[in-house]
Amino acid sequence: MKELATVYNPAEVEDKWYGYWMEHKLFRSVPDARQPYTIVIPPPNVTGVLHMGHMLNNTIQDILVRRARMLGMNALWVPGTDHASISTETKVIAKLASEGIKKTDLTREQFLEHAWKWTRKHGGIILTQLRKLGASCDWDRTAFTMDEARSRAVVKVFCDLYDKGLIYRGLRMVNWDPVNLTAISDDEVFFEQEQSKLYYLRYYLADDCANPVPAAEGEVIHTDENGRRYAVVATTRPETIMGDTAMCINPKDPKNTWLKGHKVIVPLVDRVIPVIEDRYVDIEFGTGCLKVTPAHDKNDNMLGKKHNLETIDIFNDDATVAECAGMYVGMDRFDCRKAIAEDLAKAGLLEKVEDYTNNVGLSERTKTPVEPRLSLQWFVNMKHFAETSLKPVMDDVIRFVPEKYKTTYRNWLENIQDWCISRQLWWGHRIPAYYYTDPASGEEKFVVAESAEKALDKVRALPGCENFTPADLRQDEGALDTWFSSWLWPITLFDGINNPGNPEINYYYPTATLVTGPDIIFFWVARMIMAGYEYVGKEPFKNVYFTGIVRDNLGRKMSKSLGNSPDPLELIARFGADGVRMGMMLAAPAGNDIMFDERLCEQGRNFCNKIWNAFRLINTWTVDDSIAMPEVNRIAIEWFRGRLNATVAEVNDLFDKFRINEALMCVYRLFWDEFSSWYLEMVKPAYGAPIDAATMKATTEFFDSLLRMLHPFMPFITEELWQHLAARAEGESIMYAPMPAADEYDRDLDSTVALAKEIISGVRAIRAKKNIPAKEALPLNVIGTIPASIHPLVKKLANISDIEMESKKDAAAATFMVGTLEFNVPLTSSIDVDAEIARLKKDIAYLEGFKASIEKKLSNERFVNNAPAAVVEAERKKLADTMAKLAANHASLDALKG
RNA sequence: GGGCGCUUAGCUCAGCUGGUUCAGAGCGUCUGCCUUACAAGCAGAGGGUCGGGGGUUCGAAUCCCUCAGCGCCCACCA
Repeated sequence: MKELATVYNPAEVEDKWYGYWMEHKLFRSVPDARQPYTIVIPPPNVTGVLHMGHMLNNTIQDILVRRARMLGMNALWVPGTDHASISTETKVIAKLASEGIKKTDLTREQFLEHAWKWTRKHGGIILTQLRKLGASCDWDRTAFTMDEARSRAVVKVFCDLYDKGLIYRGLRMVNWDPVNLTAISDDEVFFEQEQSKLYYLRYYLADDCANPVPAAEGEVIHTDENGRRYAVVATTRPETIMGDTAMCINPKDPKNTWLKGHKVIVPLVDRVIPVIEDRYVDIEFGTGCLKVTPAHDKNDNMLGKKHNLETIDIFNDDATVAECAGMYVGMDRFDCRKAIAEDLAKAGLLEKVEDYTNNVGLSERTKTPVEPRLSLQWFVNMKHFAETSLKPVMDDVIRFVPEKYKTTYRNWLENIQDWCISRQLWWGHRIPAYYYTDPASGEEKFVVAESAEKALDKVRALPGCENFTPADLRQDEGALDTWFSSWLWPITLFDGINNPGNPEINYYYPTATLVTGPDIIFFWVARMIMAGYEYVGKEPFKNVYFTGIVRDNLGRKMSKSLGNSPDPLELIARFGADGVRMGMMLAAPAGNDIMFDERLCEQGRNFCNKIWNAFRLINTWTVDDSIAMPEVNRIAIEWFRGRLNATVAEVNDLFDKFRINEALMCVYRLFWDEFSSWYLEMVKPAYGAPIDAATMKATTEFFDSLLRMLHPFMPFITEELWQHLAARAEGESIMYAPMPAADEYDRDLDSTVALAKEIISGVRAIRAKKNIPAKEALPLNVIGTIPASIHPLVKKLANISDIEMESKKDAAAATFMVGTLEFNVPLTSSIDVDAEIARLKKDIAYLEGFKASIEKKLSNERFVNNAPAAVVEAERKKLADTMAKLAANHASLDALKG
């Protein structure tokens, strides 16, 4: 066999094997008789780059897929990217801006051309990065949420839901992003605390009289130096006063009863507006007077509807002041705020200004404060979907891991709002609604159809429209929310919308497990469940594994601005893909945030090296057919077979519970501690000496099993070493080697060897304490007996020359205990009698205390009567053992004292 | 404001349908070793009254109450 370097070099093997897997199409899956195991990738943004969150997420998916493959299932992992409507459009706009091009200067077609160019340039970078990680995706199936097949499905679904009455167009308060000039859904808004000001404005009574009624008890009436009365309104947004159409008080507010039935004058604007009453107003806030701007606030809009108020939209799309405001026209809303504040102050209409902390809704993409705004948008009626999608999750038809997200899911569904799906963007699926002017009424009307041709057919069928030409129809300029295509992802990947009931959708759907972050449980997970039941009649996945957020070792979220996010590819270059994968997994219990630390990758790399060197050791052995298997090896092999089986069972159980990090830790310990530190040391021949054939065979098989167990976690190194274990045909791979199954094993042998290990450790501890070199053989006396079968084992690993059982205590020996058994190691050099006596006394004192506590418990009648018999029995045994240990210690003490 | 969750060794976490796998794991730390697979290693050893207080119980890290601190989600008050 060839010489191997003492250090594993991942760079040399990773690309080689990925190429091999690709060349032999080993990730490819087509339907067959086997049970399917499907994972669809949460499609990353097409122009995104790999970050640590992707690393975690995709490592988990790869582990699950590779394991399923080795368990004999037909495993398929479908990759793809998301067009990420708003995010990509923002990037393209920024890129164009850097070239001095404004979006508004371009036609739709020109803009889309730029966007496609951008997509082709950056698109899919992330997918090539995933290959570095070892992702075993079926790349032939790579999909894009805006490719031909997906687009057709999206349009079809839109039309279908419209026909079912589940999509409608309506004038609603939406969150308007004044930078991207589009509506965004509630879920795309995040709130941030902001230091702002609370402005107190004077609203003079419009209908004040010369001799007002004196203030009643509790009333707060403001009067200026001329005796004119006014109300004070506290607002954070004085720039919206041009849109004020009422002032509102709480009918139960004693401070403001005097305002009832009056009209007030909007400061600066001089418009006269009514004072309305509504319980909605918080009496405690500010002065209890609320200015009502139905066009620019959700709650005000609600009040407006209730009280039939006029709605004045004072902002343009870009949040500059509109013509209809009559003043400050063209000014940006925040400049306007400053200007108005100054002008109010000058006019004596600004009572005071206070510092105030409030929450501002920001657009997730542009970080601009959203402008609540009335606008005509398209909505999906969510009540319908909420009904079908709650139960399966509650009943674990779809299993959430961790379970706590079931509650989150339910809360959302029970308070669900209609989903605003239209965006005033160009990059995305264009809304298939076509507008025309109704010849009879002259009103604008629309039809919804899968294509312009079909739309025209529909319109021509209408009275008076028979002679319409394509030019008479105008397609909606808007695009659909990105999630309106993602929610179909598990279906459209198998063409289940365009071609329902086809063999692929029937075979691969429902998929097995979705691996994603809890941050998109509403955006995506919930909606896929809805779409799944609506269009396939079945859940889209059996399990949802929610990963945590990747944080740095200080617990901070990784972000570009903090610069605390390592470059995944650079990590792979330094530690190897296997090392990084392991580093991710070591820290990642489901649902918990993971504290990422480079040292975990280092641990992963070290483990690779350990595996590598274990192989190197086996690789140096030469087989001599003529040697019989030593007794030690026979025990070692039987024992390790047991450990292996026990671990396989444990790992299976942990995977069932999605405790993947713990499964990895099990295999890690099996390999490092049990196999390398114990087993290999047990069977290792003397340097240069040959090994018997049977031991070599067993060891190779063990190593093979270990590689298989490790392969899902560490695909590269396992493939690299696996090729050395046995001759194989071109195209064969550990990827398809069956995962070891859990067999029964000899549990008695397991505990016998456990005893041997403790004895060995005991001797080693004495060596360490007494500074006796490992090379110096020592005798071992047992005060009692141990199974003869483990004598060779103890002799070999503890370097014991001779074991004497039923031995007498030796005062000049170092002693240790395993359970109730005492062992003496006679020493040639004299021991420190005083130190030994002190140690024994300390042990005795501890044991006496322990004994006393058990006796107390056992003398407690209520304990003996109430506790289960087994527990009482265990306590009795504990007492007996403690007494035995005490006796042994006392005997040792006596011997020492001579 | 509503909901969920967390607090166990220096760090990251497991244990939590009460009782010998109850005080655990990995990493780190300390001591001794360059012992012919591996110093990215080997052998050995420290280390926690399970956030505080109270209760239930024969018995509490585990169940209940309470206080303190931390985190997340939802709603959003002008």
